[in-house]
Amino acid sequence: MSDLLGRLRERGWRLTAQRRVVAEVLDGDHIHLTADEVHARAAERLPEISRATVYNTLRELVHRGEVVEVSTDGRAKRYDPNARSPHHHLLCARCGLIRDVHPTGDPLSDLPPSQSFGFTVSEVEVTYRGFCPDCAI
Amino acid sequence: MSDLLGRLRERGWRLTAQRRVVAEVLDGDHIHLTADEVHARAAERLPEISRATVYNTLRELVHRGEVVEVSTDGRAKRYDPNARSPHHHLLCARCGLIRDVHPTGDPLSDLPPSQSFGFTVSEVEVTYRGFCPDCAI
DNA sequence: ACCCTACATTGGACAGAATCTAAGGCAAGG
DNA sequence: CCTTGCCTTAGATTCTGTCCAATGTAGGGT
Repeated sequence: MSDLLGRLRERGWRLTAQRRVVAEVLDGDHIHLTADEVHARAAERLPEISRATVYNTLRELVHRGEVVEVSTDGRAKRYDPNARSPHHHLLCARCGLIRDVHPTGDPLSDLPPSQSFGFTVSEVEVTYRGFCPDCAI
Repeated sequence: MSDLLGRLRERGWRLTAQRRVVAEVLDGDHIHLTADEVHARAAERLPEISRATVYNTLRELVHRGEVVEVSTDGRAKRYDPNARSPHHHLLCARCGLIRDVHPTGDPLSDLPPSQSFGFTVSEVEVTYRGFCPDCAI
């Protein structure tokens, strides 16, 4: 996610102040923010930015593979700027904290053809649920 | 999920006509229904049942571990009555269909201690995304 | 440097999912 | 069969996310 803006411009992405701010918010902390959290942080720098724009921009970034959408608990989707290196998630069931992990092995190989029921599988998402050190007590 | 009602009564669950119908709907087909689909099917037998009651009952069942909540991308959550045998899910990205799969291998073993960051991991959720035979075209 | 035009943004309305509320209903134990 | 406290109801409300027509603007062409 380092030179996101440069990569996007090369691919003919129209660079606007709003998009720049959204990209910078995502690039800032490597936290997994919800769309409204992204909007709130973007609005600190660009107060007139609208929610629709943030949603549109996030959808664009997901579509271009620069950001991964993570839906944890059926509540708001969260956006993971660390899309370059494939990874999975460690989720705290109490406080909602998400951490990236890089497990060994390939989960796709754990799905034998006899179990794919004619699906054309393109991605696998693995979520480890438990308690983070602070919540385990 | 066979003697669900008996198990619940033993644990002091107040048995009402509405709850009985919801449990029976879930027990019927082993499909993964959304809350509103459960409500629609329950209403066929008990027309005056309210949406809130279905939601409440499903939440109760999830909380008691009798049903698993599957949250797909921002769509409605689906409820999986097959909570007794551990399994994973095949999800169609277009129509939302969910199928149970029983992959080989243990995903938990793919998470080395060096990657668990102090979390006490209790469960793993694996979702294979792709297109079902009807949507692949 | 300026103008065009296609594309982006806005903000409010809208839609779907789920939860909350207050009033009334009823299961289960005594 | 009475009481108590949990359950149910209908509708309002919250929360996410999308859509729309009107307006603004980035960046290429001249």
